Amino acid sequence: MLKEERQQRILGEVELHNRILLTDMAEILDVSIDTVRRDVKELDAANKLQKVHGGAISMGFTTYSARNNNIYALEQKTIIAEKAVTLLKQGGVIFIDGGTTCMELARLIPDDLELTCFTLSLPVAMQLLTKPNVTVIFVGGQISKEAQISIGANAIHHLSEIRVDYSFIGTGYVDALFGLTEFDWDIVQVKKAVIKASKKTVLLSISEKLNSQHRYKTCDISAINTMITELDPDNNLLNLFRNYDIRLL
Amino acid sequence: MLKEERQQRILGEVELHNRILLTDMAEILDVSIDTVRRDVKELDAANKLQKVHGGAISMGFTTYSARNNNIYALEQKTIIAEKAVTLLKQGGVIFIDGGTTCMELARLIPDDLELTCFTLSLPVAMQLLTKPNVTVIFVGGQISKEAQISIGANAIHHLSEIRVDYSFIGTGYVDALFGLTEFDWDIVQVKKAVIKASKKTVLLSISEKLNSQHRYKTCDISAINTMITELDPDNNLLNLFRNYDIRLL
DNA sequence: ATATATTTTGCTGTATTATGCATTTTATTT
DNA sequence: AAATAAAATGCATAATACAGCAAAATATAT
Repeated sequence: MLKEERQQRILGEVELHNRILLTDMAEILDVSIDTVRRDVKELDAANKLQKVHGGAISMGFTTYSARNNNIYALEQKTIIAEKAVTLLKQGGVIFIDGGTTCMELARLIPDDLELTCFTLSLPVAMQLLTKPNVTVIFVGGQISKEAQISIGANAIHHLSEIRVDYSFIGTGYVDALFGLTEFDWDIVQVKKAVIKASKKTVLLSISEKLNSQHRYKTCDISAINTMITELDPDNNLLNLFRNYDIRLL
Repeated sequence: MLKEERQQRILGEVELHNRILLTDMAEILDVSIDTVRRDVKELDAANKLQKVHGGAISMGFTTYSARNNNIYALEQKTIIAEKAVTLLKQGGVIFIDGGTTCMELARLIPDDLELTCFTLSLPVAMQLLTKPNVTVIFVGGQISKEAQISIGANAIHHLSEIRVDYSFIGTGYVDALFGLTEFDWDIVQVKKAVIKASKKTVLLSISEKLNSQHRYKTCDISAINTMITELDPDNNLLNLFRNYDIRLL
């Protein structure tokens, strides 16, 4: 048996039972306790579990499962998501877009908040399933391999049949003058449909994307009700956006 | 034997069993262990697999590890999935159900196979996204927290609008006399809709589920065209099913 | 076709890694 | 404090990795 394989099984047991004893694992895996000890030590060093006297305990559920730890600018995106969470209301009906920033928002939804969430994004939907009081409704359609979201006529048609209080969307590029733009035409089409299906639209974007543009246009800045960046709302970088009827957060 | 061919076989073994030992591969391929080692080294450099001491593990193994360890009767399910893969035809339009057995099927779809796959299952959809030549279409709806699949009127309605060549479904319980049954009423409703949307229905079930039943009925055995278990088709345990016009695999 | 590079492969000896055992040190319990 | 359990340490053994080399296979040039 390969070392990695063994360590995976140890991890699996830990995830399953929340705790293990080294002696048990040694017997299950049919290796010496020293080997198990060394494995657990490595896994602990890799933050996959927590080593304790005589065994190991799970780190908790969310740590390793769906969340990649190589998200670009995660710090900023977490700040944005935290601000976005404050807009959520008990019993609300919202839409959450795909992308890593929206993923953070989905992750940070409090356990006690009751919501109905629509989404086009497979990862976001998976994340939302961990929230006990969130009803998840996936807007079906053909799935884009890169973006992992529903695209195409079908998805757009389904969106035309719903109307949510708030939609939280990301964008590839945003500019005060040119509005929201994308690299991908299909994505633009569904984003348009999302905005149309929302009473209010909230844009989540890291400041790095400000004043950038691309080929296809999703909407004007004026179509956005609230824009959230990781910056302080008074920051000068946001000045260009103050000409519009848009709330900065 | 060509180097390329050999590397493909190594990769195939890794995909299938999640791990290989260099010594095993050397024997299987009838080359020296050094050659295998060098091949694996190249494949590792190309990010096709992960080389470890004594062998190699598949890329998905570590990252998406929730799958591997906690799946009950994985070996049997892999056998079933391998049989199911043989039914797939280039350019086919199929439906893949949720559940761990169907997940295995999704995982084992060859990279070069062109398919259009419908599914209700979020994990299956995620898995299918890794297949370069598979078009994934997700049938939207409210997502069941436990089963992680679309349920409800919406999903059923969408299913009524499609017709696939083959559907591959799992079931909670199966009995020659009572047919396919489930614990959950909502699940039964979508399963019915799936069967109605398929020209041919293939049931994937480990033999352990044979001759078991529960509260709600999905369909009679006669509604199934092919049943795949991990057993040999001639196995006596399948005798009761021979009274029906059903292909055993 | 022949001769010449280039690549691939297997073999050798040496370095590295993994594992289990014995012993000492440290932590936990009574 | 004594008894016990677990962890750390050092070491021996076996398996594996690696570098270098030569033979074989393949490709390329003349």
